[in-house]
Amino acid sequence: MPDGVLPRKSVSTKSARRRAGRPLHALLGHAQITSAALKLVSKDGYKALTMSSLAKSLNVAPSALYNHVRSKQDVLVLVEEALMGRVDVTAFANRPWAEAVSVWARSYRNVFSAHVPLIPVIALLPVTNASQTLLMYDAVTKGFLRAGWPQEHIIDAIVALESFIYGSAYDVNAPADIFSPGDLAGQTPNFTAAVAHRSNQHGANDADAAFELGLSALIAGLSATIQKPAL
Amino acid sequence: MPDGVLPRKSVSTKSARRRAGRPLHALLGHAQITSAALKLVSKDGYKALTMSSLAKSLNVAPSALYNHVRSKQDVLVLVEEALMGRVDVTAFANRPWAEAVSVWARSYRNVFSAHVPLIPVIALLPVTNASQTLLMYDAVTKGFLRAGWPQEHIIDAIVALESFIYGSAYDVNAPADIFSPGDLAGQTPNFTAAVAHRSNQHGANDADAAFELGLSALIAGLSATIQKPAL
DNA sequence: TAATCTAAATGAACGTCATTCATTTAGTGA
DNA sequence: TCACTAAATGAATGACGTTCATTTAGATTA
Repeated sequence: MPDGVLPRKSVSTKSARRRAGRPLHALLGHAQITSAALKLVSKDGYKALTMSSLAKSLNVAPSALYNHVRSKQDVLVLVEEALMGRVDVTAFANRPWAEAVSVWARSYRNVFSAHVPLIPVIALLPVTNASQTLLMYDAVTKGFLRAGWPQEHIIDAIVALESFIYGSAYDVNAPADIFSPGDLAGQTPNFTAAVAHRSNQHGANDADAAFELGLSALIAGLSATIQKPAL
Repeated sequence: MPDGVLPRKSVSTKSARRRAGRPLHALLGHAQITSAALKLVSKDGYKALTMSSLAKSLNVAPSALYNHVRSKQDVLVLVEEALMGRVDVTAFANRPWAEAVSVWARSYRNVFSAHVPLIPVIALLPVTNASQTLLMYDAVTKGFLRAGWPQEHIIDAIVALESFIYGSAYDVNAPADIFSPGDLAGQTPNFTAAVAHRSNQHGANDADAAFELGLSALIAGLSATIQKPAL
């Protein structure tokens, strides 16, 4: 062993340079990537979720990720699936329909209000082979069937509820002064007055009030629109 | 005039090189930028709307745009404003409340279903000094007031409706097979059956059916939730 | 056992994009 | 007349997603 002062393989505490080539045990997998992505997003938001930062947090070169996902979109899909598993569908098993929908919708909005950049992904991507997503939809459908809903309208009702939930998730992130009219207040007196009235009630941008109002309206309306004629 | 064969200032049909420096008359303005951006988006979608392509379509260097907008986000706001002016609020002037809301909501969804990348912009940006947007909100608010709605609930109702509209705009762009369960059909029998039932009814992904169902439910529910107690 | 194939890593490179900056020219106000 | 501002060019920058050649390790096959 000639002139060996610098150890080639160090077991040092800090990020020992890994040499090229397949490592002895795999460093990456869907689970690791998903978990690291979620941690990044939780700490610094979606702006911080880049392939580089993701790789760095996994102590790996960016290109290594592409052995496990085809694109960044794939990473987002992994995260989406993980989050879908957190949506509470338990109420559909044993609670009355209206209450179950309430619990589910609130949970759904709560989960994704911190993940609005995923909404385009969820809304536009086929659910094919997305197990958590499919399990959620199946539980919801089962709850609708249990409540006596006609099968041919269930998907439309779920889609309508989901549309409202997605929109409401955006709303949670709106700034408090989103409806402040500025210099044009004088030209929009009706709106300006209504905004002022609302500000007096709750703080300023109470997304929750609008969500609860819309949710109960949707539930009541759906119930009346579909179930009544079936009686 | 020595050896002048190549004209310095050509009036040729094709893109005569403009030399540096302020031109005799301004080439750009908010109106030109907005119109060019809308044309680009209409032809090739939002993926094609880059600062470079926008500049090229205006026959200008990309950096010239920054004399008129601070960022690409500013361009999106200009486009949003232009589109808000296309939303039909006329029904609030002379039609019954429920019908007016229907007309407005359909128009709103129709306008933005071809512009879903703007939804995060609309949903998260203050309306301050956005005249078209404010005029729309004012007309809607006026319609609610005319129908006897209590002022303190109007904004919440509008926000709830908008949330549904935004979500529904995404839905329009979902692929036809978005609910195809793939290999996991066996594990989600309730959902799979409901999806199959729906496919038999309308074509496949009929976003319109879900929208109409949700819209009438929301309108009925809002009307009952708010107006009834006031009687 | 040797040869071959595939999996999983590195690191260099690329192309696209939004944005900034120095520079140039034209109008405007003191 | 002089300074200032407006509006253009063109070069440069820094992210970011992605690809590719290369390296190494394990798995399969002859």
